[in-house]
Amino acid sequence: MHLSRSKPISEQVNNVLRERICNTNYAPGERLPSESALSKEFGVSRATIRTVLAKLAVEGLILRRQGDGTYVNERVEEINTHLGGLWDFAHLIERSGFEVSIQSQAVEKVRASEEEARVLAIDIDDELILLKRLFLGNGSPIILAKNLIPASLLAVPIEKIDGNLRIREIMKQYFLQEISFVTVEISSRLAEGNASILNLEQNAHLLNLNMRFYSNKNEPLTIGDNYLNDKILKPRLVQAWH
Amino acid sequence: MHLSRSKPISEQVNNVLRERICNTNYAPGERLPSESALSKEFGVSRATIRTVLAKLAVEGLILRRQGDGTYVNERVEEINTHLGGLWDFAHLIERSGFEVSIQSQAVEKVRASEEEARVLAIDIDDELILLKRLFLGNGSPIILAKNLIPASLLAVPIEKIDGNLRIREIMKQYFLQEISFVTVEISSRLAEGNASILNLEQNAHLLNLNMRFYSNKNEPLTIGDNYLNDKILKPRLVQAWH
DNA sequence: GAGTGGTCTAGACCACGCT
DNA sequence: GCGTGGTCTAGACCACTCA
Repeated sequence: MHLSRSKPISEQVNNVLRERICNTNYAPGERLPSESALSKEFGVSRATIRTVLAKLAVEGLILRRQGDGTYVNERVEEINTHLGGLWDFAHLIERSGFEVSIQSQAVEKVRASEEEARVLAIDIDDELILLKRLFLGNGSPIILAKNLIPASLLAVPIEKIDGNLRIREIMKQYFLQEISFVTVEISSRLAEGNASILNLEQNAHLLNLNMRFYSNKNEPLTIGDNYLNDKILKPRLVQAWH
Repeated sequence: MHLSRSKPISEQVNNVLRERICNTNYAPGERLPSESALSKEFGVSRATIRTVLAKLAVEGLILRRQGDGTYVNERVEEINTHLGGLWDFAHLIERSGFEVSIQSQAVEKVRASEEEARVLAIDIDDELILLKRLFLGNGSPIILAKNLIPASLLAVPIEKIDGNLRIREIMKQYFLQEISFVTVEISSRLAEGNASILNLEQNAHLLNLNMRFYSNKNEPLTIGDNYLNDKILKPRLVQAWH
């Protein structure tokens, strides 16, 4: 292994170990080298190795047993996302075994409703950018994603926006904003107006993920209103303790 | 502050800081003392303080800005759970502003179906303990929780089981098992047979959380099949990056 | 008892924001 | 330039599991 100096060492080690697990270089159920062995291999301190392993552990990729060792979680295959990845729809669909594609349905200006203005800390009737995107798995529509972003944040002409990027990239490239945290409200909803585009009956029920993205200064950046056809894809996520 | 030697220092510091934030000793939006100030106050190393602050940051309680400082997240109030807390229903209901109570509906032995046997890695028709519990908020039923546990794990007479505990406690006390990680499948379902107990129409739709709990040796410990009336309570959770 | 992960320390240097 | 958080090191000791 040779590590570059440009990126944080821990990030590089993280990527290597993650790859080894996904490529079954470390097979499911197999024991990983000990922390001291890994720190020798990469030429880094044990503390650095430990911060990496800690991250992999909370994502459920590995299991750690004091006095015993570190093992690859045999059940990674069953899981299509983890708690940090629920908001990356392309990744979610891909991990569920589909070929993913994105259709940009609309990129246009609209006016803020009272509720939207409140959440985004702007005034009613202020301009918003509406992004309407359809995520497909093997050609079938699975997720309808609507994002609302205050037009005042826009840093490029609206025509330049490429709806095929993930929301973090869109916010960074076209709005020069870095997303720091998200809140997600999960509920069960009737399809209603969103039925036809998802090939569902009007009275079908589906999963609604209502997201709010914020900067690290607590400024609201965008609202996400997302409808997921959970007949086709059910998110299964993982959480580990300690 | 005086720290005892029995528990890990970082855990004690974690509890103190958490309390200060909840009691608004550190008010929403306010800046926390710097890492070095905190490490002096508690008499611990900066590294220890940092591991604690890192945990609070991923839960969204605090925001960290390099070159600036650490701030209490003003939006903690809006959030009723975080990623590590979705499976603690009593906590979820309480955080949503309700007075919580639990009704134990059934503690009995049943036989494993094919699907249940597969997930729990046992044989079809093997004995299972069924725990059926109803979580109420201000007296209204909100969550119907069914847990299935292999009877072979039972360490006490079945009559001794107290359904008012949270599942981690139940597994520890009556089955001598420590839960290490969970997977959760989230979907939208029709109420059907669960309608009446939750005071819903048969054709109402609600949130289903299908959970599987495992030990740190990857042994399946229990299946949780949970129905949540999301007309009354919608989980809103938070996730932060970095 | 040997080896594992878990906790903690005392330092160093860097990247960034503010003023 | 100063103070903040971000990264990393080298080493210590403890708690635990397994043979």
